Amino acid sequence: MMSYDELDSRKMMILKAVIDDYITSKEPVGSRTIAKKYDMGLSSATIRNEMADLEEMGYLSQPHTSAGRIPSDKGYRLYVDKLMNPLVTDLKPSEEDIIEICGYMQDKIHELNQMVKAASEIVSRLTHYTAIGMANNEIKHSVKALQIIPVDLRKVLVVVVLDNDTIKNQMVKVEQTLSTEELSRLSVICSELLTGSRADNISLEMINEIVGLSGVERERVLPIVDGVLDCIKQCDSAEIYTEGTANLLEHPEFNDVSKAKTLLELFNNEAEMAKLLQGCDNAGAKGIVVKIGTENEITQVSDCSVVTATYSLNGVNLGTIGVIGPTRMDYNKVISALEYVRRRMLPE
Amino acid sequence: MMSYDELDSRKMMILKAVIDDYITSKEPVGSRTIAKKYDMGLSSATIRNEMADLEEMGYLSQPHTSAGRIPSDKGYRLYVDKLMNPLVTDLKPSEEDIIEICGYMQDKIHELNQMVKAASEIVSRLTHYTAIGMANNEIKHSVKALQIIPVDLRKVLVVVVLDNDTIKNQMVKVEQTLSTEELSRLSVICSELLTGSRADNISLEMINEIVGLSGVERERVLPIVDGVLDCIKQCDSAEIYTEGTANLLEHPEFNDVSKAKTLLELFNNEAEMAKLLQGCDNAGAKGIVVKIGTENEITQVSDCSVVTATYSLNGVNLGTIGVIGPTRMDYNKVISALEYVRRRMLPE
DNA sequence: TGTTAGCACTCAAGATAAACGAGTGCTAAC
DNA sequence: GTTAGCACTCGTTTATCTTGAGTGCTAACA
Repeated sequence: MMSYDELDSRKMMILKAVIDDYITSKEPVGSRTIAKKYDMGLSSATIRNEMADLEEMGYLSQPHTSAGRIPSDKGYRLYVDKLMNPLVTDLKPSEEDIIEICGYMQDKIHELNQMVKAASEIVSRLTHYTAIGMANNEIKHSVKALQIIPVDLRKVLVVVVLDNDTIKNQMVKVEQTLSTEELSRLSVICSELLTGSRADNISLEMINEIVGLSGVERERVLPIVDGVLDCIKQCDSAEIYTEGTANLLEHPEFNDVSKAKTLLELFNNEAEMAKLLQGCDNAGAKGIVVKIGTENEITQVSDCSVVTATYSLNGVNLGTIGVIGPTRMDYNKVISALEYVRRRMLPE
Repeated sequence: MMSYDELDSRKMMILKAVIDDYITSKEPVGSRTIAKKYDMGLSSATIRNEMADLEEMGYLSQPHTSAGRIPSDKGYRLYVDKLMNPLVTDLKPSEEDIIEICGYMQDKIHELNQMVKAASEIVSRLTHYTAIGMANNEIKHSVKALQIIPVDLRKVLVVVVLDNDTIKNQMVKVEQTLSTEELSRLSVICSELLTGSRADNISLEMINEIVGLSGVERERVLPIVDGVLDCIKQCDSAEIYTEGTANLLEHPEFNDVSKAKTLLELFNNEAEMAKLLQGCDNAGAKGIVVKIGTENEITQVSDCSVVTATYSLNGVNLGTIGVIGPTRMDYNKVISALEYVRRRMLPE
């Protein structure tokens, strides 16, 4: 953790004013603006000197000689860590939003993925940025329920529920059909032997045991057992929900079409998106991590900030929701929204 | 069906040349260009006269006085119906595409939704436009398999497979737990009574019968039975896959950010997207429908064309895949791609 | 009568230049 | 240490000019 002792309180105050102003005005901010708008009993010249200092120290930068200052990543970092206004905890979503949210909140949503998707959508609405949701898959979850269902002569369906309430299913094509009795026996056997196991935890012996207990010829059960294992393994590839992609285009920093395109493509790349969220596991005090600009490992977002919140219940990590926007984002609003969702979605 | 007798073959030839050229060059095309590039033994002046006629008849228009001509919706219509080159049936996807496609085509994909999603992605890659896929939900499908699975003390999972191989599942919260035996009996009863039914086809009597046969107190089974019905009903709300949204920004007609935003928002609106695909049910000879510009009912796409293909197997409508792009799209390429996917995905 | 060469005309797009103004750094006075 | 004042910078805006692709029209031609 770096210290900011090099800055006296006046410099801090000025830096905060500059960033606050830039976040709302979207324009480089000059000394005179600060002097006028924020009554700190200083002339523009004084502020000018301070701003020159701040630039030299790397907290601000100038797009060109005769322009105002804009914050650097370092500046934002200090802002987020120390300067930002206290969170607005009474964030008031619009009427329409409330209706929408209530719709989702009906207790129909027991399934984690659904909940994550709904939460992401809410966050994106509240913030007007793009939100990404991912149910936790870092901790390997174990099987809570498992069933094999006959569908038709050539197909069976494997359904697995994990202990974090995600559901996976997989259709398996079978060459040689099994009788209903054989199948239901197999289902019970699999369920008994595999419940509690994790994907990385299933040994060859277990498989052999299942095949043996099933009382069916090896070549007839094996495809199905394979399907079951596939289905369990599949659970490691989390689904990712990206909501509010259109919001990107609201912000002037993405008026450049090629920039917007790069990001849109990133949004459609699940693997990269997962990386983006996973870089943020060592969550801070509140489980919220802010990555500013080049602090992100993915180069496409080096002029974006990513704010992620990790949600857990009873010590179990449920998932992560992230917000992605320009470095000039309203950090306060974003963090408030993520906190709002935490309060709203998770029982105390 | 309107007739185009008003056009002699020379006008047709010129119209075709103009549209062909415009589709590739993206620029309004002038008489001189046509005279030079397409050797039709006519001077630019003659072509100029013909183009003036074509404009008067509404097949072409001019962005401004001293510019070349661009096709109108009416022009595109005639082009698609009569003038367009025969399909390129030997469409050769790139090496990378082939690998990708083979990956999808592994016989893992038995589930319809997955297949539709994969097909949409392929189409979007082949065409560089945005593709939309939707498994058919217009014909109500009937239940092919159904099972109720205990998950934990307070939750059961309902899984339904329809006769078009879509899978739906729904988690149901129960207040008063049922024993495993009760649950499996209920599962069998539901399965026996509901298999073959459609969502709009389930009567109150059937529900009462299920409750009666279950041998469990009404208030304990009813939530679960409700969950089952919900799950079946849910099948009517088809999932829609939109692939290649980023491709939008490749085309100069969407350089205008606000236009792009409008479309991106549309893409995230499942209800509207479904409407877009459903307007195209009275499929033509090959099951492919082209809607040009204002022919679409949705105003946001009045400067786009939508090409949809309906796929069926053994007379059963499986689903629809659509491509959306500027009216100046490469209709030939798009239709070829949709046909390609038909050949590739559907066994003969 | 249909085709073509020629020419004046139009108009978007690009280039050039001037005026503007927001903002700076520096200096000197307070 | 603070501030008023001033010269300077440089992106933005506005106006003006030039260019060139393309047209419509007319008159001559086959």
